[in-house]
Amino acid sequence: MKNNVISGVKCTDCPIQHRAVCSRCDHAELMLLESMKKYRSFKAGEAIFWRGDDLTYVASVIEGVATLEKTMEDGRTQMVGLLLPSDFIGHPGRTRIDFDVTAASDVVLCCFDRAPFDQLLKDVPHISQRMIELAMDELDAARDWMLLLGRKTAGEKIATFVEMVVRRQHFDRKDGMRPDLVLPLSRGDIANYLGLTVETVSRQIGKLKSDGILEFIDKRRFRVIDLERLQQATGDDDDGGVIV
Amino acid sequence: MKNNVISGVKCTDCPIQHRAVCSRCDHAELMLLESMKKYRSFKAGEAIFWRGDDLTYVASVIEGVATLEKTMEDGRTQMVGLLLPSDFIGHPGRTRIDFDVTAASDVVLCCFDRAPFDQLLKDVPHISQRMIELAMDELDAARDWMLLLGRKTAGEKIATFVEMVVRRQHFDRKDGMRPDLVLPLSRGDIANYLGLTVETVSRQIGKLKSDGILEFIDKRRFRVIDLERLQQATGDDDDGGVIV
DNA sequence: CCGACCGTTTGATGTAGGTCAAGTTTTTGA
DNA sequence: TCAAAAACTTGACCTACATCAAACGGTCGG
Repeated sequence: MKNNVISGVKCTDCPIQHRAVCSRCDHAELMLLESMKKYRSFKAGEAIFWRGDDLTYVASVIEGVATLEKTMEDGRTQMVGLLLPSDFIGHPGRTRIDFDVTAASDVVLCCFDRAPFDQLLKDVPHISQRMIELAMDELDAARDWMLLLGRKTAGEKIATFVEMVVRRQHFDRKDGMRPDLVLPLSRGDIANYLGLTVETVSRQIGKLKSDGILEFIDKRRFRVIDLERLQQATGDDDDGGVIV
Repeated sequence: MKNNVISGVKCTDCPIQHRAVCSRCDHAELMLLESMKKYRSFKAGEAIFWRGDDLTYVASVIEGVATLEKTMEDGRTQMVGLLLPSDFIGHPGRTRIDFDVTAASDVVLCCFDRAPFDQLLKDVPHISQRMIELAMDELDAARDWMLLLGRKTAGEKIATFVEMVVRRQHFDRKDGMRPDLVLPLSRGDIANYLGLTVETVSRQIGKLKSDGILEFIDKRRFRVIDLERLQQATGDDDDGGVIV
């Protein structure tokens, strides 16, 4: 999310993926990736990888939302990662994963077979560099998430989640209008993200609504009425954070 | 913690640090590190880095325990990292940190000034490789920790923590005797690790004692009476996990 | 050797959020 | 187009853990 340098290069077909893999690639390397890529689609709810699977390919999310989840023997589950478009699956040196990867909505991935991709990483150091940056961003995110899970109240958790969604979707139209924002997850998935139950999520979203902080078009689509109060409700230090 | 390949090389002075930085370094590179290192000591409770600090040096923990903590404006804090001997502070490409690093006990660090260390990483690819492995291990640990914070009960949290301590300290004496194990953190720090309060930690440790799972020599030193039941109490899938 | 202090334990009580149980709305699919 | 299923909301109740309060060692400085 940081260092979001977008080069002036025009990507031929799937710009997002290349931005994710490498924010400063020149045309030659783009072509190299182009020739390797292969799309895969998953329907909502479908498994992308199971815990323990070999990662036969790495992938960039093009469309939709995928989740990383851990499950206890008795069925309790906790989301431990959320993949939105431009996010990447597959880490340096990791060929197995210890969590399930699931499509939370219909998902399109841009995939690269492991072996040639690993070779590419060896040959093109700055792509490898970019992969490490992505992994470090994930570690930072995981730590914020731990604070949320360990110490925040239900209200703060919801506010933090919504604020994160707003931040990731924040963009201004040319005409100055703000488009409606959309929650990328179902109530159940949000609960799973925040370590809560569906009922609590529902109630707390209701509270944001009745407090006049959010306004809902339908269950998924909403608008922010009072951004300042939303941010206050997160409980975070408001040192801003760069908008991406 | 994984890939714990210890080379046959005899380290001259501080073996642990070299194992942490590089598990397969040969003598020449060892000497290179030797010439760069510089010890720093911290007393229990002392700050090692503050949130927002520039990392002027990276470091390997030689003795003692350090913690990474996040704090909310109102003072609530959550531990987001625990550094035991052989753990490393400083990540590829990260020169600032977004959490406080504190000495939980008296700590000795083996430090390397940032600039020359970064140069070393450029020159010696497999040390850089090792750094990435360490970071990936941390990410894996963070995800297990998230499951713990989000979904485990107080009892499961404590059991998981104790089991982790047992695993990290597990080693057999030549005479076959098991040495006493020692909790590396105070009750307060354990609470902070697990997203609980001191009182709850105290009560749950008391429960492990009265259930005949643990036996205490004093508040810190203990022995495991029933490892199997301890592991069951963690709620984790018992697919073992390699002992380090 | 003693008193202040800190870390810990223990008990009594309060409450945020979980659980259980209906409803209601939205989506699906035939 | 309509019925069945899934997703979401709402309410009543319950419990695990937090909070508040007090007491109990250890340890450290004088």
